Formats: sequence, structure tokens, C-alpha cells
Amino acid sequence: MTLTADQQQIIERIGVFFETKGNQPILGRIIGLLMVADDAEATFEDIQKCLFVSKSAVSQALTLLQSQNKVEYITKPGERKRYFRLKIRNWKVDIQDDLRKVFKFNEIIEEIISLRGNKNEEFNSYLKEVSNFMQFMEAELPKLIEKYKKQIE
Amino acid sequence: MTLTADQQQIIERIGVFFETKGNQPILGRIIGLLMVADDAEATFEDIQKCLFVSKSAVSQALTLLQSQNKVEYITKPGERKRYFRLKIRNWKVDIQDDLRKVFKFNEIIEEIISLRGNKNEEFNSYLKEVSNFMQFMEAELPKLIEKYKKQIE
DNA sequence: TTGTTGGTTCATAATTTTATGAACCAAATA
DNA sequence: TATTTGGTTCATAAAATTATGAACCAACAA
Repeated sequence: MTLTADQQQIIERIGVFFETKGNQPILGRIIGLLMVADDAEATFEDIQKCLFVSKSAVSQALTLLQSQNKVEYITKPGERKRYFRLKIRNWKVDIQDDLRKVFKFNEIIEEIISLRGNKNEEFNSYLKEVSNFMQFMEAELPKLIEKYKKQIE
Repeated sequence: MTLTADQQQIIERIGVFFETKGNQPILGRIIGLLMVADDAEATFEDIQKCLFVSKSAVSQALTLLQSQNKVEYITKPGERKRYFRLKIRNWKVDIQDDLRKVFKFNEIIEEIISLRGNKNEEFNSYLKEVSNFMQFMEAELPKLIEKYKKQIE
């Protein structure tokens, strides 16, 4: 498999995106490769050669991505090689998870509120306001997704 | 300033939360301290002593947090010390930014779509579907925030 | 004018994260 | 049976991140 300069570049950008989300560089690049590859799949060897990394790095990264349900592989008749692909069915779920993660902080905020004294009531009410906003958003999110589902029907 | 065991514990949890969002450990802990502190503020010395870190670490972390608009300081008459606080007015904005960041990936997806060949149309249409979902969510988000604002009036 | 307080700066030490290479293994092939 | 293919495993090297300490500075106090 050979990549164009455009493809190489966008793989790096995808890599950076996933890296800033807290993943190690190679994971994002593999996801990137699987996204830009013409047939949306790549063998172990493809990954190693396209990304210029060691066998062990590829092996470990793939193990991780599979454990995270981000990647799976298929096989082809008469071949021993694995063809790795993105487990794309999970994406919308991933997006929702990312959104929920933002509101996850509300759990901590609620704990803080219950712990705080009354030395700074202004801050306390700010906290409550933020908490309220998060609660609202968290509750509305599923409704929004329902709305989307109806819209595409 | 002395912290209870409860306060110490929650500071660590806040620290971990911010750390997994890609920040260095000390930043999250400082934010945590400013959240649980009774008067919602702390001096340079307070921070150093409560978090058991060096002067330089505190100085560098505070510079960063201030540059990120997360922290500010006030002074008190007759005192040279700075009292650091969370710039709490920015929080709802921060939350919105975090949400937008999730959809930011759509820019990359759109680029990928325009770059992809037609070797795997199934994958192509999956990509379009995900992109569509993100576009929808991104467009609805401001409406949701409007709805919230009206609701609290 | 000397010392103290409240910091800042920067080179580098300590730690953590990430990638490597060598050894290994099972299945298929020669 | 020996060799090749397609990987895995693990100790550690390399790189990146984070924290430290020493030197410094300005403002104020003695």
C-alpha cells in the first residue's frame, strides 16, 4: 500500500487530534491510516510500512485498539494475514461518550457543593449554577439524539 | 490553610479528571484546591504547602492557568500577597468549548471524505453518516443553550 | 543598607510515556 | 524436518513531560 502526500498529511492531523485527546501517537495514526486507506483496511505489514514503526509497536497498538473496540480484523479466504478495519458501527456511540465525559465532571461538582462551607456564598451559587447547566445538558442530550434519529428516517 | 482528608481526596480526583483531559497533574490540583477551599481562594504559599510542590512549580503552573484564563488573582489592601481564584465566569464557555471540540473532528472527516476514492462505498457512506450526525449536533447545540437560558429566566 | 517577602526564570533531575529489538511461538510451506 | 510468514511478549532504550533547586529580582521593612 502506498500513500499520497495528501493522505500522509491527513493521517498526521488525525494523529494529533487523537493525541490531544490523551492517546499515544501511534494509535491516532493507525486510525488515520484506516480512515484514508482506499479500501478502508490495512494489514499488519501495511501499517508498519506506512507509519515507519516497529513490529512490536504495531502489535501493541492493535491489541489496545481492539480492546477499546475501535478496531477489528477480518480475514480473507486462503490468506493468513489479518485485515484490520475501524469498527465503524461504534462511532456515534463514541461521540455520545465523549459528550457525556464533559458532563461527568458534574458528579465531582456536586460532591464539592456538599462539602463546601458557607464562607463564600457567591462561589457556592456559581457552582450550583454550573452544576445546573450540566444537569440540563446531560438530560437534553438523549432527546437531541432522538430528534436526529427521527429526522433521518 | 489546612485541608481536611475529604478535601485532600477530592482535590486528587479533580486532579485526575483534568489530567486525563490532557493537562499536567499540578494544574488540576490547583484548580481542585481553589474549588474546595472554604473561601475559594489561595495564596501562592497556600498552594505550595497544600500540594507539597516547589515554588517554581507553583509559579509556572499559575502563569499557565492565568494565560488560559482559568485563574486570576486579587489583592487585598495592605498586603503584598496575591489571592488566586478561579475565573469562574468562564466556566459555561469552557463547557461549550469542550463540546465543540468533540465536533471539531468533523472538519477532518469532511476532508477525508473529499479525499477518498470509491473502492469502499460502504465505508464512504458510513463516514458521511457520522459527519451528518456531527453537523446536526453542532447546529443544535447553540439552540439548546438558548433553551437553557430561557428556562432559568 | 541589609534583610525579608513574594515571587520568576532557567538549566537539569526525576519521572512517565512511547517505541524498539531480540527472543519467541504457532501455523503454513517447502 | 527446516524455513518462512505473521504475528506476540517483554526488558529496556529513547523521548517527552513534569518538577526541582539555585540564582535572581523588585518591593518593602528594619
